[in-house]
Amino acid sequence: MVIQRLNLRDQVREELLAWLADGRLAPGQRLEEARISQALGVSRTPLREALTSLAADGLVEAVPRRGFRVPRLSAALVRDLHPVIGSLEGLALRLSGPGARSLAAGLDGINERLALPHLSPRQRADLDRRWHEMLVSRNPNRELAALLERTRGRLRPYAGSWERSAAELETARTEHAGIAQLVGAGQLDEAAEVLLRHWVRGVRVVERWVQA
Amino acid sequence: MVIQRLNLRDQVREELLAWLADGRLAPGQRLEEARISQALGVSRTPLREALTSLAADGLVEAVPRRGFRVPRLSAALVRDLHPVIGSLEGLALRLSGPGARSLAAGLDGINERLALPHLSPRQRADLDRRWHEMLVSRNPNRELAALLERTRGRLRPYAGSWERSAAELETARTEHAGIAQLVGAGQLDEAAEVLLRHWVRGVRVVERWVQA
DNA sequence: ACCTGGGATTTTGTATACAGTATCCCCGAG
DNA sequence: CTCGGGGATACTGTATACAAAATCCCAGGT
Repeated sequence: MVIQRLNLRDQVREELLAWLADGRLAPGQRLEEARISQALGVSRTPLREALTSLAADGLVEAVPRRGFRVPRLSAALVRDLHPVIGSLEGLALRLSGPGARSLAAGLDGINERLALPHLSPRQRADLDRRWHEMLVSRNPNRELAALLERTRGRLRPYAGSWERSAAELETARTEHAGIAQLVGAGQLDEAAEVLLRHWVRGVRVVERWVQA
Repeated sequence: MVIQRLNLRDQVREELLAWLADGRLAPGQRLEEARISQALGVSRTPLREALTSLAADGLVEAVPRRGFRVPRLSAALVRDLHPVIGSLEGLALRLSGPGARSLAAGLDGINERLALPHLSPRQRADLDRRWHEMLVSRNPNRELAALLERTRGRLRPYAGSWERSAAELETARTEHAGIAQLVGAGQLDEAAEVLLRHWVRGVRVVERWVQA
């Protein structure tokens, strides 16, 4: 039997995360507490606590006397977060130990599917997310895993940037393949270094998409 | 004129952070909302929002139907967080650019003072914190800086571990000096690598202290 | 002495009430 | 037609109320 989570605060938080993920809450949007609490069938108290917790994670922002908003898209945020995530994923990879070598096959499998022609940007973003999740799946450091998930979550509003040119897609796939090869060879330090550069290079693509 | 921060939630959060820093809230302690809100002269609503926000940052923990507690000391947390902080500080250093070379003198200055004989553990912990803050002070990445500060804040309850032997203190100072020298020489990649090992080695000292 | 049980008390989680501020809308002046 | 002012309205931030669960305390039994 599953432990029932009694807390409305945490349930509301999960629901809002889903709303952020599927775009029901769009960047720049104002979060009217009365409307949302009615839609969820709870009072404003647990809703505000959930929003406070999301604000601490940077997923929404609190403006004094103006309530909560979904942060607007920001090229500066992408510029700052990409190297952070790259560095954390690199650490996770280096902590994975020799077992990481067996990941290479699965990584290549996902990377193949990224090339399928008929995929939507959202599907591509999802495959990319799964590729990176698999890359760090052998990391035993729980705090690092939690931090990575929370930090990567802040980039979810930028998933639309996977609407990219064939050339850009091919560049990403080539880099993925190179990293997977290093992982398969057990050269985790080198893989981590390439991974960091992969994330830093990705800044440009997302930046261009943010403009449009 | 300073912009007045109207939010009780944020003011309470700051106050609780101070209470955590100076030990008025000790690890394992239960946080009774009525008592604290009375002491602060506010109602439970903004207090609970502040606690919710601290819980999202890992500085307190929320147990369903049992309110909020200060997390107990945990060797596992130190084991996990040290490499994360080491990696993030390493990134911050590598992003600092050539201007980082001028930091070496200041770093050595703080490192000297760590050797003074009559310091309390808290004073030593404070000097160490300032050494690491100076090390990353040229980093232009705001998100990285914020993440570092929040993550390092989770280790504040372990500051007592600076009650350490002369030999352990000397080891830390030697490592500091080595890092400062690499920074002064502009070898930031190498400095970052040594820095990560410095943090990982520090796990042992804190672990021993946590047992006692 | 220690454990057990059950009722009184405290405490949390959630809903609701209320004051003060921001927002909106419309009207009049330029 | 555009801009600015002022009042009505809506919304946030905080306090308070209340139900349900956890904790405490003490009597009774082993």
